[in-house]
Amino acid sequence: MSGGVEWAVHCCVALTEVGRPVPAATLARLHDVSMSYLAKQMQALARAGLVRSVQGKSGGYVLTRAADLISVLDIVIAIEGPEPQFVCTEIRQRGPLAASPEECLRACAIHRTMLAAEQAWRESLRGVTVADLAATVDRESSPEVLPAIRAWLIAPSD
Amino acid sequence: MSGGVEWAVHCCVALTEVGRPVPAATLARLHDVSMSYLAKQMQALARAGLVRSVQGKSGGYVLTRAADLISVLDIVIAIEGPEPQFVCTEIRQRGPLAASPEECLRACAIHRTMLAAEQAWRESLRGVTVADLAATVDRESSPEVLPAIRAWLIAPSD
DNA sequence: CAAACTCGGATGAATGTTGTCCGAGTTTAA
DNA sequence: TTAAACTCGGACAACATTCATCCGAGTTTG
Repeated sequence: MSGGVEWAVHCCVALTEVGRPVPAATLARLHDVSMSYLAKQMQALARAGLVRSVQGKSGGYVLTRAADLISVLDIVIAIEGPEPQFVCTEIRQRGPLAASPEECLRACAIHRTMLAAEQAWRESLRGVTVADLAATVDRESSPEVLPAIRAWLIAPSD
Repeated sequence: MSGGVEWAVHCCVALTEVGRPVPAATLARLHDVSMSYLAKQMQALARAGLVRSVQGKSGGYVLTRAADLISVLDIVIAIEGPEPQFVCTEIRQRGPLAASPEECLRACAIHRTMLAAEQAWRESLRGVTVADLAATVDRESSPEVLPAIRAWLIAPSD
């Protein structure tokens, strides 16, 4: 899986704390990662409609909807793409004992097994929202952590 | 996900039908795929202990245990490796507001979310065995399909 | 004992991911 | 009005992983 997913999720959680546009450069410095490459991930989020990009002097990225309406699955799909990880090449239709196309109308047993597993994975990710993540972080760390992040994003001092 | 997983699972289902060693070249011709590359996948299955390689004139690959004791997850792990798809780089410990190492003893909320989803995926694959796949194929296709494969693997005519 | 057939690891091309850059557009302030 | 500064956006290389191939080591068989 693309490593940019981790960055994107962290950025969405951070954006939860502030209602103002935050530049990609600021998010990059917060996490100490490559600014140019994180911009690429944010563009993907914008294309997927999860964040809205604002140009100009005080521009940046803002969430387009409430954090409890954005699931982790939404972010993963935005970065990785909607196509499934397992692709069936229908090798049962090849070779000397190839199955007839009529018998291949339904997906084969192997394909269905992979699809079911991927569906379980997807459902698990769909059940967790960005709001859930922010709440968990707030619960498990010092109460002043999130406000500190919020203040830093508005006025970065580094 | 590596495309070789599909080939490996198909090969395991095919090996279910015959108790004799089957050369990689025969399996490759059955599915009309690259002989050299399928050999690589079979080597991975052998390293994982799912199949046993027999050398010499009438050698090949045989399953090491009953088909109902080999799960699809076993095959996926043998090909793809045991490491999880999502890797956490702990970016919460980097940047100007880095979390202290003491507070990072437990995995972060994002990491745990990804781990849980991957666990669901793994459990789904663990619940399906090669014997299940063979039974399903036998049920959903003509009854003479599997015997035909068995006969062809013993004496390939192509 | 030799010949033929098997697997096994080492070697190269193709594809996708990671990382970087500069131009188009917008807001702001003068 | 105008110009400057700051933002995003897509186009451009470097790296890693996957895909594909080849030939040598070892074993069985006649």
